[in-house]
Amino acid sequence: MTDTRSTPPASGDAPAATPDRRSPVTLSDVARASGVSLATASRAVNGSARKVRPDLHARVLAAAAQLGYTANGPAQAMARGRTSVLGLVVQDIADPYFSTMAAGVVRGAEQRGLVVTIGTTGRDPAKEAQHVAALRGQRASAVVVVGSRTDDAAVQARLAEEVAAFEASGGRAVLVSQESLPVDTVVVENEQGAEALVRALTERGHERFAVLAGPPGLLTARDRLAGFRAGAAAGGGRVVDDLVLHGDFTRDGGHAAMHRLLDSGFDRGCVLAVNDVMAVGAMAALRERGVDLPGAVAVAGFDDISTLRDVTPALTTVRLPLQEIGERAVELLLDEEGGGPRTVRVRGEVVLRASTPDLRRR
Amino acid sequence: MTDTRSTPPASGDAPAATPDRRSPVTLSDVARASGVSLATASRAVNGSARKVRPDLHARVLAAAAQLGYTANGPAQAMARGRTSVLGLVVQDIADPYFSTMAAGVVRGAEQRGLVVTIGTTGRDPAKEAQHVAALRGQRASAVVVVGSRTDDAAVQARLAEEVAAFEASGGRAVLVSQESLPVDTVVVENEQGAEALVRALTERGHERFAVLAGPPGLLTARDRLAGFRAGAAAGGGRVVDDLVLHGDFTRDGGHAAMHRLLDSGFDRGCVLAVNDVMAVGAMAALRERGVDLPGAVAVAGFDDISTLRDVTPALTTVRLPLQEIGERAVELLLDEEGGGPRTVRVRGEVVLRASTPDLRRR
DNA sequence: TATCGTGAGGAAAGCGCTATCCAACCACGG
DNA sequence: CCGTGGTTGGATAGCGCTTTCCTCACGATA
Repeated sequence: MTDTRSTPPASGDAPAATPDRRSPVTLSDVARASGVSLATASRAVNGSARKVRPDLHARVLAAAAQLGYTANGPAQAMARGRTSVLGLVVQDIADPYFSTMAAGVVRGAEQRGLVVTIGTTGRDPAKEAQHVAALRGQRASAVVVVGSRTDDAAVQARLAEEVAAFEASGGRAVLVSQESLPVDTVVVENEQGAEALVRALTERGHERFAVLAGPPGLLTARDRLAGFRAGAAAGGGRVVDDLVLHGDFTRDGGHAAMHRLLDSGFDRGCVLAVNDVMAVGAMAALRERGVDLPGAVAVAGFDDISTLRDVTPALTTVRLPLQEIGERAVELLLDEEGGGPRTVRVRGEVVLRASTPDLRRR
Repeated sequence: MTDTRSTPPASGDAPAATPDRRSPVTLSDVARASGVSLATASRAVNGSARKVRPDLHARVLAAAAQLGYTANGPAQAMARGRTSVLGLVVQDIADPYFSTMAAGVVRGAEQRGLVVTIGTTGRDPAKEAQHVAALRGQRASAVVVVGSRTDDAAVQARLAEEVAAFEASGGRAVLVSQESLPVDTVVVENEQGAEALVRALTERGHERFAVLAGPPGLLTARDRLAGFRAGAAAGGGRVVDDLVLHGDFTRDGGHAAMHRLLDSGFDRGCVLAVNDVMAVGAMAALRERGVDLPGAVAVAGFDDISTLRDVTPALTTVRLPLQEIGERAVELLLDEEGGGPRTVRVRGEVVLRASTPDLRRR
C-alpha cells in the first residue's frame, strides 16, 4: 500500500512559473519538454511506487515548474478511480458548534492533502443520506457526517444504507454523534457530561432544576436531559418534570422556552439548557423579565462555545473539545481499519462560572 | 480484473433500487440494460442538447433507477473539461464572520447544484493564491475568495495572477472585500459604515473616541479606522491619535489592546473596536478592571455577529448582512458577465444598543 | 563468456463519460 | 418515384492521467 499522496510536490515557490499560459499544460507537455515518456513524467511528478532515476526526476520537475504544470484533478481522480475529497456534512455551517468542528476537520484534512467539501442539511436529517449519496457519485474518498441523531427509524435506516453503499464503493465514513450505526464513530459523552455538571451544581448548593430540553426527537438533547436527571438524583437534588420544557435547539428556542417557564411561575432555581446558545437565549429572557440573574435564577449550558465565553454573567457549561472532535474524526478516517466499527469517546469537562454561584459560600 | 457484469436484464423485479450493488454501475451497464447505445443513455440521463425519443428516454431512466446508477463525477468532469465545484477560500471557518458568509455561499451554491469546497488560510494571505491555484488544478468552475486585504503588494500581485490564470482557464472568480483587483467583487462599505456609526454616537453625545484598530496592514481595519476618524470629525468629536491602538483582529487582540489602553490612563470615553469580537474582548477587559461599562467607558463594534448579540451591555455595532454577502457572491459568479469587472457594494446599518448610552438624555 | 535477475524507461490499455461525426430514417415537395 | 432537409440513434474519438506490461541494459552468478 503506497501512501504517496498525490499532493503536488512542486515546491510552493516555483521560481519562474508562467501561470498565465492560456491552454492548460498537460503532463504530456511536461514529458515532451523534458524528453521522457508520459509514464516517466507521471511517476516523477507524483510519488509513484516506481522509482525514477534522479537526474530524470529532476529534469521532469524542472520542466513542470517551468511550464507551470498543474495536475488535472478530475483526470487523476478518474484514472485512480478515487478523488482526494473528504465530504463533510453538517446541519448548519453558521452554527458555531458545527463551524468549530468543521475547522478541526478542515485542518486535519488539509494536513493530509485532502480537499474538504461541505454540505448542509438545514436540520433536515433526511438530507444527510442524500449528501452521502452525492458524495459517492463524486467518488469522494471519505465522508464525515456530523449527525442530528433523530429517533426517526426510517431516516436512520436510509442513512445507514447510504453509508454502507459508500463504504462498499471503497470510501471511508465516520459519523460524529450517532453511535447507533455500524460505522466508525466519534461520540460525545453527553449523558456523562450532563450528569457531572449537575453533580457539581448540587455540590454548590443548587437543588431545584428546570431544564430547557430542546426538541423531543433529538437524541443529543435527550441524552443530556437524561444526564441532568441522573446527576440531580445522585446529588440529592431533583429535576421536576413540570419544569422540563421542550423547544428549538437554538438561541430563540431557549429564549422562548425560558419565557414560558417564567410564565408558569418559575422564579427561583437553576435552569439547565441542553446547549449554550439556548442558555444564552434564556439569559436574555431573564434579563427582559427583570429576574435577578444569577441571584434568583442560575443558568448553565452545554458545549462551551467560544464566542459565548464573554456573556455576563459568565456561563457555566460543559466544555466540548469541538475542534479536536473534528480532527479525531479525520484521524479515524485515515487510519487503517482494524476489525469492526470503532468508536472514539470524547468527554466534556465541567466549567463552573458565575452564572451558577456557589450557594453555600454566600 | 474482468468486468463481466452479470447484469440481470430481468426488469420489474423489485421496485426498490438496489444501491447495495458492489461494483459501481456504469452508464454502459444502463445502456446495455435498456438496449440503447452508450450515447443515447448519456443523452437521456443528463440533459443534453440533443433530444431522445420519449419512450427510449423513459426506458433508460427506468433502467438507471433500477440498477441504482450514479454518475461518476470525475469522469463527467473530465469529459466535460470542468467540474461543478465552487471553491470557497476563507481565513478561518470557525470565525463567525466567515462561517456566516460561508453559509450564504453554501446556500446559494446548493440551490444551483454546485458543490462547495472550502479552503482556509489561517490568516496567511499568501495561502489565498495557493488555494486558487489548487482550485484551478481541480478544474473548479468558480471560486470565491473572502479576502484579508493586506497591503503587501507582492502577495496581492500573486493573488491577482492566480485569479487571472483561473479565469483564463475558463472559471469564474469573485472576491469579497478586496476591490483593488480587476475581478468581480463584493465590497463592504467599511468606511461609510464606520463613519455613520460615529456620527450616530456623536449625536448621542459621545465626544472622545479611542480606537482598537486591528493589525496595521489589514486594509479592512484601516478603512474602518478611517471611517471612525471621518465620522468623529464630522460630528465635532475627535479620535485622539494617542488612543489608536493596534492589535490582533481577534477577541484576544481586543482584550489585550483594551488593557493597554487602560494602562495608559484612559478611563472615560467611547472605545471603537474595528470588529465585534475585539469589542467583546475589550468589554471583558473593562470588566476585569472594574471600569463602569457603559457608564464611564462606552464600547462599539462592527459586523453584528449574531452569537454576540446577547452580551451585556448589548453591543452597539454596524450590522453587515454577512449571509447575504455570500449569496450575492454566488449570484455574481453565475450571472453572465457583462463587460469589465463588476462590483457589488454592500452597506452596513448602524445598530445602537446599550453599550453606548445616550449621554444627552441621561 | 553465457545466463539470469534486477531496475528503470516506454508503449499502450484503459478509467467512465461527453460530444462529434455518420448513417438511418422520416416526411415532404418536385 | 427520387431528391432534400430535418431528426435521432449509434459508433467512436478523445479528455489527461495512472498503471500494467514489455523491453532493454546492466551487473552478478555460474
